[in-house]
Amino acid sequence: MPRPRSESARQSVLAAMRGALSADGYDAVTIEGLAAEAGVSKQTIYRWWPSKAAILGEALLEGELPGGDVALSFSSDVEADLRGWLATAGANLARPENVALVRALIAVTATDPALGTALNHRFADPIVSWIVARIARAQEDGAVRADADPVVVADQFVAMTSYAALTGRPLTPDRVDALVHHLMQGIATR
Amino acid sequence: MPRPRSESARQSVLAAMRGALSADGYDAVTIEGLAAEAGVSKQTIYRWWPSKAAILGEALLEGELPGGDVALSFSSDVEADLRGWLATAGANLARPENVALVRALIAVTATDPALGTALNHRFADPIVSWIVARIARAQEDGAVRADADPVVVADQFVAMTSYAALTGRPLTPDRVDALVHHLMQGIATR
Amino acid sequence: MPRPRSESARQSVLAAMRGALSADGYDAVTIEGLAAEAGVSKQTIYRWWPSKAAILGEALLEGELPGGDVALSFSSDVEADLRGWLATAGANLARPENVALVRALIAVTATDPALGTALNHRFADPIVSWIVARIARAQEDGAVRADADPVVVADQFVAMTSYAALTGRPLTPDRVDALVHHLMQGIATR
Amino acid sequence: MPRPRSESARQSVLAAMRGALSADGYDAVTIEGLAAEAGVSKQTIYRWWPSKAAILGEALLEGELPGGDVALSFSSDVEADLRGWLATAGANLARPENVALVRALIAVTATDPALGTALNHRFADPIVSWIVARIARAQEDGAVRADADPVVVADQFVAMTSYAALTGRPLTPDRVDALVHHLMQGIATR
DNA sequence: ATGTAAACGAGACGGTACGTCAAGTCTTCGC
DNA sequence: GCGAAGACTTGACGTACCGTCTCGTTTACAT
Repeated sequence: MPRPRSESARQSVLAAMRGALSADGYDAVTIEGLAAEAGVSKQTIYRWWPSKAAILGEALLEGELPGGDVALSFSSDVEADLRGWLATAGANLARPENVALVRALIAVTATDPALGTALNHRFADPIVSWIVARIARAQEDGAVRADADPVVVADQFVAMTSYAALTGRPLTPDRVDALVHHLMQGIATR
Repeated sequence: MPRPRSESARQSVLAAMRGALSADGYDAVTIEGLAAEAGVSKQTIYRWWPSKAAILGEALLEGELPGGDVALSFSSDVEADLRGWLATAGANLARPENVALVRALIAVTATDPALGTALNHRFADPIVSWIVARIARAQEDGAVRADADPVVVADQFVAMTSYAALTGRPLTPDRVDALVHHLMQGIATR
Repeated sequence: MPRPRSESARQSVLAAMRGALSADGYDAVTIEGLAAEAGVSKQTIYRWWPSKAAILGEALLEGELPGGDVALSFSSDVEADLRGWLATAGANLARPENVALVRALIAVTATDPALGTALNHRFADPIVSWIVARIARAQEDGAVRADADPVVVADQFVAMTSYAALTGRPLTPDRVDALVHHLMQGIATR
Repeated sequence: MPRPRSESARQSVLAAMRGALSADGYDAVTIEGLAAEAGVSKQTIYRWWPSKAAILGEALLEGELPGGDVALSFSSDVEADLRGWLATAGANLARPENVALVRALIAVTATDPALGTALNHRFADPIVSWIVARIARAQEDGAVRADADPVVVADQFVAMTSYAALTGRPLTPDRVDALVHHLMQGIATR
């Protein structure tokens, strides 16, 4: 019968976290700053989240993850499709808001492995699914060898994306072409 | 005529950093703790290093980087050599002291991109060199296609290694086999 | 037909205050603790009392005040009667439950003069009345000079009692004897 | 060999305490407020004082205690001298700054008996000494009976003063006259 | 051998943020 | 409409480190 949790307070905090993240970076985010920015008291934050990382986690899960919005349709050319995906992901990751998000994600992972792993799954799983599905289709079409393991290939894509984000080295069209070409060559029929 | 910088103080601090790193993780390291542990005054630390990250940097540069000691000789089988390298690197990264080091490296990178990038180069460059050299030799031997770009392949190896370290997913022999096989298939002659 | 104020809630709160007082001291008493201890909600307390001091006040007014239960009968010897009263009061004040009560009383007085003064009157008035009556009787008997002001003497008794309670210095039989003897000498006939 | 404690910081804190005391009362004094008012960091306060009460103690010990400045010279009339002292003490205690000080003193005593007792001694001892000395002189002069105990009388003065301060009832000339007259009558020769 | 100037330990200082506690107010629901 | 439960804002608590600033003391080198 008590008063129910305030949804608006919750949203304000998550929004403040997203804002602070791109403004200052994860390390510089402060619970007190969040509270002030969100117009919420510190106590309300501590009542619902055990740590800064937990807020980040919820903010990421709630929001749109960069790369997660892979709604690209399948064309008849696997390599072109994957090239398209990697180029899009690379462009997304280069956008400032997302740079901050991914850096934060990496920072928590290096700091709180358990939460980090969970978030990384949330980030990587849809990507892997899409790539695996695309390659499976290519196997049906006969463009990719039947004995290739789609998951191994998908992992490479995710690893490349993550490493590019970490080091900040941009995925230029040239690199995208070379990478995808190399990875596909390993599984193409003939 | 002034008194010269104390090398022993410097070494104590770097050792304290390495110790604290594996004991508590980078985030939990404090300058005061370092000073106490090293038996050195805070001021001495601030006199010589501008930040915690800088100490980490020097500690990493001074110490043995895991994976950097790849002095494997070339056999006649490229794929076996690369499999050997990746297996060794994976085993190294799984050792506790090194987990802490790599996590710290990732944490600084996500926090201080400039320093992080420099350190990442120190970490990645020898690996890339070795892999590029091995593949170049394989091209001479005719085992790898002449038009393949060794750097692209080397990048994949580094990215995979880094991503495995970040997520903590171990590089099991099975995965190593599958990965190397796939990556080599893309460049093997016919 | 509103629900009437719950007398049992009221009693629980006052009892909790008395309990907490002797257990932890006035300063350490908290409204939340009181509410929890009394099995009552905070709001219920705030609905009926404006402050912690007010609850203390009601608890004191409701309960037995130490020293207030002076129902000693008059003997033929004024000095012996007063000695008896002061000894009893001193003994009462030394009992642990009462130490807490008196300390609390003094603390509110120093903090909330208005309430404190009211409570002090509740505490002092019966004492003053009794002493004044006893001395008046002695004046009728001719044991005390007619021109002495009984109120001035009564004030001394109360002041001594209060000061002893404040400083915690016990009223030993020796001190009681000396004090009463001195005070009576000032008003005894010749 | 470190930097020595800053005397100016110490003084600022004590001054801030004295100021806040008369402005708001002891209970309302806040360590943070003190720090802000004194232009000192909270940590500096916590480094040197374990509690608010300890600061009050030092502030009281350092400053002039009301009533402690009894430098009245002895005339040939004991009663007049004591009347003079009590009147002066009463007037002092009625001054606003001192009301706050004494209330604070009483509040700590009721809260932290050990410290309170120590402070009360600092407050009462010089008074007792002076009164005892004056009465001893009167005994030499033959104005006070040789078998009277000066300490018992001095205690009465202190108790009266303290009780008057606690209850806030002013020591008017009338009351002073009556009290001193009564107390002296008990020990005057004849 | 003696001056001297920087390095060093120690740690005080003004700060910022932490995570906790209680105060007093507000909101919901059951009786 | 009273009362429980408890979410909310507010503001102080005491702690941990930050980076800066004196302090004396030590020590290598240049006279």
